[in-house]
Amino acid sequence: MGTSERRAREREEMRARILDAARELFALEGYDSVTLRRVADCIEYCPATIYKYFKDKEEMVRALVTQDIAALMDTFRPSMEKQTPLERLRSFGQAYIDMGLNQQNHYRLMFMTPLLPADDPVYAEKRNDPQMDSYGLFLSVVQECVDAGLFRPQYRDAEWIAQTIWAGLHGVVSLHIAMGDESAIDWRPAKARALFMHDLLMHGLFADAYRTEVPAMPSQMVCQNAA
Amino acid sequence: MGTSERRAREREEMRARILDAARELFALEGYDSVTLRRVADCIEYCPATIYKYFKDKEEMVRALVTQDIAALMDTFRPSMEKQTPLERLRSFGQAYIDMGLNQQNHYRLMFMTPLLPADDPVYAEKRNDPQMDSYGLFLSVVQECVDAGLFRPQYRDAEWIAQTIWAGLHGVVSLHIAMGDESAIDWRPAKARALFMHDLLMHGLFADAYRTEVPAMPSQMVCQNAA
DNA sequence: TTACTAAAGTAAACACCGTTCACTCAGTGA
DNA sequence: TCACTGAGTGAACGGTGTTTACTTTAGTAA
Repeated sequence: MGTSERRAREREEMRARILDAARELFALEGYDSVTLRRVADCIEYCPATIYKYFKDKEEMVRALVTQDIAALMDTFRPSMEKQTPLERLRSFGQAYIDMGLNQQNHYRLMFMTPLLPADDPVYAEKRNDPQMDSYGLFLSVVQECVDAGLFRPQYRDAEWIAQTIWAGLHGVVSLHIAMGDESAIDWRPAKARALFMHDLLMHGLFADAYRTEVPAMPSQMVCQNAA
Repeated sequence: MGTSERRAREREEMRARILDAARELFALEGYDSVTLRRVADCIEYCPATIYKYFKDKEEMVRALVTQDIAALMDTFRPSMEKQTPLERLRSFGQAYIDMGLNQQNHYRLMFMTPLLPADDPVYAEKRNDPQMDSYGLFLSVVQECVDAGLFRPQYRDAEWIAQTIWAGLHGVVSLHIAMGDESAIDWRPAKARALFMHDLLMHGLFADAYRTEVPAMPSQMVCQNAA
């Protein structure tokens, strides 16, 4: 008899319904609108019901973020179809920059908000699976580049390289999201800075054979602070 | 008669008392404990009183952050006493890394939380004053390095260079704060990565005459992902 | 069919939160 | 003396996450 399987499936569907409602609320009205009461309203249940499916709000949001990070895969899929590891690496970086700058609310929730680790059984199994895990996917691209001898011989730790490139791009994107409105700072355009960061890191990491010319610093707004 | 001056002074003292209480609460118990009611309790006033001094909570927190960013000056002062621009630049970066990794709560509030710009008259005048503004101070160090011919000839925009270095270090620090607990990622040590990022950016930005050997990727935990 | 049980779902409360409003009251200037 | 200004307040409002005791529902076993 498959009743217990059906129960588990229905329970999973209800969890999905809750998360979908929360995601839609977040997309439409921003993070502050994602309250348990409003989520409960959307799915036409009372707020307390959500506690039958998630320990607390933190766990619900964490499950949502975990899903969304996994869903980033779709953003990066086109990059994976490039021919060479180098092209995949470059395309990946550009896709990441565009994603971060174009979806700032989502980016902030996914990568700028400390949340306790979730132990969602549905997504735990997808960890370390390059097909589902964006970081794992990026890591595999970096590993391909290591294997292809793209990087300097002393740079062989793919984790280290991946984390460094990620941090560089994340730095530009997240600083722009958090401080881009700070008028006391004469910000240069964020996207151009992100691309410059990307090229500069590539240039520093690449082996001599693959290093191209020194990355350019777009000049149309240079020198206003030069002596 | 100096009564109006005294009134203004007393008003400023009260503002300071509110901010000090908020800062202590934040330092002792974290951001979530900084509620208007608890701040009011600390200074033994009723919550509504705070609204006589700040438009709302956002403005209060923003004033606190502005003060704390200005106070970062003290952290960076020793770096300013180094002899050469190059030494000042390197020391500044290291001080920033230590500050970010050692005071994660403060870092998160200051640089990872988007807040609307404050128009606090007391601190507005201190903007763009290198003596008070940490970013301005860093910018002036970068400008010294530009003037000293430290960077490649095509890199002359001090704002651009400063924002790139800042973003690189911020990327490592903020990613560690937000995602450092993510067990699905096999993180390399944050401080070593931050120093590596620093050296890698320096190496990429410096003119040939000042470029030293290729920055090392600490090896004690390398190769566990190599093929 | 019926009694039992485990889970789903809920109404109501609790303890907070930021914010507003009507109010008191002391100090000030005319 | 008197009107006025601004600091400070108590009480409320509408909101939040969360818990508790309760009802309802659905599946199981006799």
